[in-house]
Amino acid sequence: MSHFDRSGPPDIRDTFSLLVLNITFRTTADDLFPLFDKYGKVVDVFIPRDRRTGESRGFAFVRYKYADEAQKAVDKLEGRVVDGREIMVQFAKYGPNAERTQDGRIMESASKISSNKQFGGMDKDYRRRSCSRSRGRYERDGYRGRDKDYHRRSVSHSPDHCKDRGRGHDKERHNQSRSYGSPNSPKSSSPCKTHLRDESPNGQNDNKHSPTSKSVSPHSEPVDS
DNA sequence: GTTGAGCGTT
Repeated sequence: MSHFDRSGPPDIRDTFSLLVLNITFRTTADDLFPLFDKYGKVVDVFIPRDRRTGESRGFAFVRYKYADEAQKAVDKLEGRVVDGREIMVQFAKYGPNAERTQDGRIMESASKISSNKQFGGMDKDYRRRSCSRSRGRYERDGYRGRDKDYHRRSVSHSPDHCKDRGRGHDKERHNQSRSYGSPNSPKSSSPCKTHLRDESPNGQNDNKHSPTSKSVSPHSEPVDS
């Protein structure tokens, strides 16, 4: 019972999923399992990975068997430093089976234990930086080719206090060094002289397919014979 | 080799 990502959901009948956020990109399920298992019976630990690169996205799902243990783990592991990063443990709201009843409660998790008073005036005043500038590589690596319209998250909401945070100074594209191709031309003496191959020697491309060609119709002009 | 808001697979 070490590899969770190998088998799918074991049983989500009476299990509670905890969402672990702010974990390092190197943290794996095996690293979180012994950590969460110490506070309760962990049924399964799953970390959504990227389809393309296969790396963790930075958050994990810990499935507990009992809610009380899950709640305890949330209170204990919440704010715990893992791998040098403070993780955030909270009950998963959305999910594959996350059915929100009209009461506004999640029918899957946190619904049974929503009576806990710890969530009332919790001192978890995490601001989350409020700087959701970009999803990271999601918009610069490969997902940009997707047709899905990203909500953009209203970037123009208040990008004032979160504009110059990192990145240093962009300066300008110094050292662009746009030399002509490569500094060392292996074999091509002329940098541009590789085409000149197609084009029908007939002169015209293919006038036989051009319906507009009136000078090629074999029977278009009923000239006398 | 990177990034850092959020919500998941057989």
